[in-house]
Amino acid sequence: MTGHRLDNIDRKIMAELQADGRMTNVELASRIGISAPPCLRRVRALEEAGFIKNYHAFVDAKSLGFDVQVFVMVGLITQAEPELTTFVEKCQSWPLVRECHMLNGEIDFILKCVAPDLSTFQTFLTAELTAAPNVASVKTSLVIRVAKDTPGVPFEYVKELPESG
Amino acid sequence: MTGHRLDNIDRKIMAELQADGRMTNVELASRIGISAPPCLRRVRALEEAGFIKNYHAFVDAKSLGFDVQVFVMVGLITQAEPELTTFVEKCQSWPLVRECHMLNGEIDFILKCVAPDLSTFQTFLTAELTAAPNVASVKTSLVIRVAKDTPGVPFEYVKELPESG
DNA sequence: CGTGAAACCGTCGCCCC
DNA sequence: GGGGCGACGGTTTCACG
Repeated sequence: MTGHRLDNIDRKIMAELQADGRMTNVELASRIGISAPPCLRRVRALEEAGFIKNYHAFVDAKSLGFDVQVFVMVGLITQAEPELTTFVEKCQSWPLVRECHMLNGEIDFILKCVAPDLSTFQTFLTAELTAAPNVASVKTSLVIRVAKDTPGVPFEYVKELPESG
Repeated sequence: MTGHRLDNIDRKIMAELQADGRMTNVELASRIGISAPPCLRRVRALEEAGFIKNYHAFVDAKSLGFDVQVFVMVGLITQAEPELTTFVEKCQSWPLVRECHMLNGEIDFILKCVAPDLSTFQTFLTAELTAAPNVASVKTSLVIRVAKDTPGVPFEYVKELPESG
């Protein structure tokens, strides 16, 4: 997927589209400082190559009736690859689990779950997650307040390439 | 922000735009089953009302040179509101901190951090986070593998409204 | 909410560097 | 190789029924 190398223009495009994914191509091009056609060609190439994976609208969970957000720390009995894969596939099949990250240290996985209410989450927790094979320990932490939620990467840390001229 | 009530069409719009935020308005309208103008009016209204907060391109962190992703569990000395606010504002000022959630239970905050390399993260950890006022305990967990990363809410759990006719 | 019309945009071919 | 210019078709976005 990564045969290409990115130049500064590519990175600026991705920074802009991360900040506003619905920007029109002409506005994107004018912000970058090139004309529309090459800008669109680059965007398409970035999508094809997998550098841009998708575009998502960010919706307000509360307004849609999703009042419950929970982080779940999971420990497994064995961390051998087949068992890991089984657990990961389980997570992918649960719509309520939005993120699943494998970690180092004492806990093996952290899950971010979103549910419409506590009872839906508790049903999931007791009937699905804790009941899944190979799950040793489960610790949950309710989200009281979302203080910051900025998807993506910090483009502030991207170094400019030296001018090629 | 929520004076409006959402109907099924609004929810379908948000579900579609969460799945593909760059869909054209005509395609969106045809998927919903209405014509383009009222569809666009609804999208604009949802944006204005804050139900749709933003649109983001999902970029591949690895390709951009962000190899390090870390979950950080933070305990504070005091959880009084002024100290909480101070800590939250600190998090908002750190670009490396992408998410900051206040939790119940023994840990007070969980942060999701994204950094270009380990040394950048360690500098942040020692010079910024641990050095911040009111921070009592810091535990970090490196992300080994991202097994699932689905932003947004599970629209599978949204109940259809009864037909009004 | 739907129809029509006008302005804008995405997209392609070609030329240029 | 990549960027710019022009033109066509589709889309966005009005005003109106």
